[in-house]
Amino acid sequence: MSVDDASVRTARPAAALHKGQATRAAILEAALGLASHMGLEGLSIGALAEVTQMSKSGVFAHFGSREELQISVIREYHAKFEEEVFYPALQEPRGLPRLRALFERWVKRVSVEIDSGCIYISGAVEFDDRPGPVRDALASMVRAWHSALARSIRIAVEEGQLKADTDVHQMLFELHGLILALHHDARFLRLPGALDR
Amino acid sequence: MSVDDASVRTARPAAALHKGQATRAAILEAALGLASHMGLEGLSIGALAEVTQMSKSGVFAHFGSREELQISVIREYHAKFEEEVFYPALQEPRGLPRLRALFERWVKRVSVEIDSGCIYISGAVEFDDRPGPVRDALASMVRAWHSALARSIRIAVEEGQLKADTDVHQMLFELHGLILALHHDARFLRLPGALDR
DNA sequence: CGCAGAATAGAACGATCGTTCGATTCCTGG
DNA sequence: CCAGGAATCGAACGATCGTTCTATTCTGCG
Repeated sequence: MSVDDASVRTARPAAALHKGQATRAAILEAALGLASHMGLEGLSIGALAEVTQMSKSGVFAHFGSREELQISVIREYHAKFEEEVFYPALQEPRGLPRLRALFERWVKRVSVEIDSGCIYISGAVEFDDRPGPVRDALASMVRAWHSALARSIRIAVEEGQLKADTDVHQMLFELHGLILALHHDARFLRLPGALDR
Repeated sequence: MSVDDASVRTARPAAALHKGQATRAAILEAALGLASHMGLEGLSIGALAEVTQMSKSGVFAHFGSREELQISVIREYHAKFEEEVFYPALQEPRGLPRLRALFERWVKRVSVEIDSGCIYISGAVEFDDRPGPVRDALASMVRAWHSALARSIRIAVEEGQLKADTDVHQMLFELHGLILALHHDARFLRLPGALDR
């Protein structure tokens, strides 16, 4: 039953051989696209098998359970998000410039996602009433991102680039609100309003 | 197939008798509670039958299809929302006071909904990629609410209570963002932050 | 009171879901 | 190159889904 799936997840000694890893990555990518459109709850193994041209059980074997699949998708999304939004912004000097870069890349990502969906946002709504490991995984990654943003805001205040009486958490709250409203208007109402702030 | 469901929906001549109407209302209320927790997509006729102590087909007969049930739930939510947020605020003098009342009642509603969920928000995420009558119904009601808010903002500007160069849509956008962020933080992350703005 | 029509129940349908299991194919390290 | 384990398949399971029928119960009007 409870296979030692930790060993599956952790990187193998060196190369990525074993080909199982490769198809697993391919499945995960397809799952990411599927979950972006249908949500994490709408992600079904049957549909995933059809997309990847595999059998249901073939897909299933890579994750051991639907829950584990969902968590893997979240981790994959998180990694992509970090890679496209977080790390590039680290090149900017700390403080306000970096904060601006973070926010702008975030906006850009949501804009690109107009027709692919942000898993952080859809997942937050889907799992706000569904305790469990999936929700925990999602929440911890959203929290990590938020605290990274908060850190950047705090530095900008300390460097004097933002007013000294700035409430860090309030500002984070408002920035997050702008993103959520952008996502809502662009994706649900389909009206162009990407020219904000 | 396509029953004349319009006649079902439109109000009967006078009284609410016929008892079918009564159970229909009871089902709808239970459905509202269920959809608040599980989302409109998670709302199943079987679960609804269990809650209302009826047979699946008994529940089903009142709506003719799951889609019609979902739309009815949306309409019910919209009516309740209008009743609790919109109409009471009309007693305030037009302009800024009314706008404040609208926003405060909106915030209060979302706060109360911490453990019941806002269907406008969850529905927007669930149906942002799912065209069809359900999405249309939801979108039109969200749009109605937004235009009511925009109207109130515009009046406040005309009355000189808000700066003359206020961008009405930008302000609406930001207010909406605050609500969405509040909903996200309170409901998903479960951290208390209802002391905003 | 009785009867028509509304309201509800009950059983069954095909589809899809996640999951299990045994057999089969593929790949790879020795 | 060959044995052995990893990878994949195919079929089947029980559960649940929305929906459709037919039959039964209830209810309000004449």
